[in-house]
Amino acid sequence: MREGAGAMARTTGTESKRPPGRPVEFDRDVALRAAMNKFWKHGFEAVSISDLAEAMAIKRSSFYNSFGDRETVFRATLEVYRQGVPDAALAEIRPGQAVVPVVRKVFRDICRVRAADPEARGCLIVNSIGELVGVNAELGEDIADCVRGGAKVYERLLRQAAEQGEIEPPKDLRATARAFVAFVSGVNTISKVVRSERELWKLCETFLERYGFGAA
Amino acid sequence: MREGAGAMARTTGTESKRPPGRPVEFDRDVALRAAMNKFWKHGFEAVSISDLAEAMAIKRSSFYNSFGDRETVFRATLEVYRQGVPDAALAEIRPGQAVVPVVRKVFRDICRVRAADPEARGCLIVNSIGELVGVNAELGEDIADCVRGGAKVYERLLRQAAEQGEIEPPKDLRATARAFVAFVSGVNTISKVVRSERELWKLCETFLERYGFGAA
DNA sequence: CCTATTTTGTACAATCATGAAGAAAAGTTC
DNA sequence: GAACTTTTCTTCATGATTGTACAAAATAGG
Repeated sequence: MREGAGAMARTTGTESKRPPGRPVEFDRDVALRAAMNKFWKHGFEAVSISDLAEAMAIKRSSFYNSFGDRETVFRATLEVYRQGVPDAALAEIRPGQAVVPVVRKVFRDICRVRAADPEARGCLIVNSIGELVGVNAELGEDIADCVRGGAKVYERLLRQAAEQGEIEPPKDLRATARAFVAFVSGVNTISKVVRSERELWKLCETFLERYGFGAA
Repeated sequence: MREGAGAMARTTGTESKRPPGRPVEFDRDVALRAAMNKFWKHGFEAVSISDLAEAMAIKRSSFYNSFGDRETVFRATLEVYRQGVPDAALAEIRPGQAVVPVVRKVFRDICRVRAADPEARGCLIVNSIGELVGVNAELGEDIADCVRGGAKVYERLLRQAAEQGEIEPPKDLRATARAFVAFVSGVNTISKVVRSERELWKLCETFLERYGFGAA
């Protein structure tokens, strides 16, 4: 089994020579991505450890050795997922930068990405709220943190947009931010039923306009 | 095992004497409700047939005999669930009747019911969209039909409200209706994280106001 | 009372998931 | 090359789930 570039990433500081012992043969990122796709399609509970190992193209023994349990992998896949999600752009908006165009673009990206998925898997995080929050204590809290984090981001952006004169200042900032989170969750959910990007976008536009995020 | 009022319900016409053979010992409605609660809490895939039979307080043999498989029970529990859902009131609105107050009440009921659930199970249908649509062909279509039906109801109500002068006529009726569906889905999802009825209601009010459904 | 019919209870075989244990393999360091 | 460390491969025992099969129980009709 030849293996070119092993996973060289270590959180510990500098260079980090290869550690002693037999080197890991699989690419951690590739494996995690495969696991993510499994969870994304079928949900956490529906994927057994055997399923996971098979999807990741490793033996169960390697799975136990490298990850330990399903929840650990799931948590890791969540990290991978979050980095690729369309909403991620929102957290990058800096003070002074226009908010409305970016939010509109994020909404459009969501519609595009969700409609483009031939398997109609929706959003892993939103799906996981439904499945895990309130059921699985640890994972549920992880997911809930994502939601609360999203609300914080929207709250900050709404404040910034209002200060910059892009929108009328909302009466209740926190509630409005949560309404955005709820709506985006809903769009991701509905995207499993409404499969057309244009139809999805039309529905988003009604929302954006009503909240002062209409087209310039 | 004494058993008082057996399930006398038969879709076949008139009286229907008791059929030949040993009578069923369990109450179908009670059993279905128990199954519904299992599915509601854990999701479809996470509930095994053994789990189901135990929750329904019947033997597996009775389960197979009376229902056949998990999907059949799930479909039946969906029916039970839909009859108790807060949104059901929307379909009862008649022409001439004021729309806005009923919609507002439904939203308030959703917030109340979802916050009052100590297990934070959210909405069975919304949870099932995430889990089943696009994965389980048959059940997924059933759930998708619920969503499409909901959109139809909102579309009709928006038209009626506009005609009755309660709201400004929306530019795109269908898209607006779908935005309502998306938002309500989102509220049900978010209700698993935001556990306060008042906070939920505040978030709904921003939405209702923006769409012309504000308080009189 | 006897037969027909249906539900219920129990038992069984097959499959699968799980976690652990140990041998073999592939490296590093000295 | 010997010792050490870690991963990979294989095997095993255990338990859960499933679907089926069949006897026992409960009721209706004659």
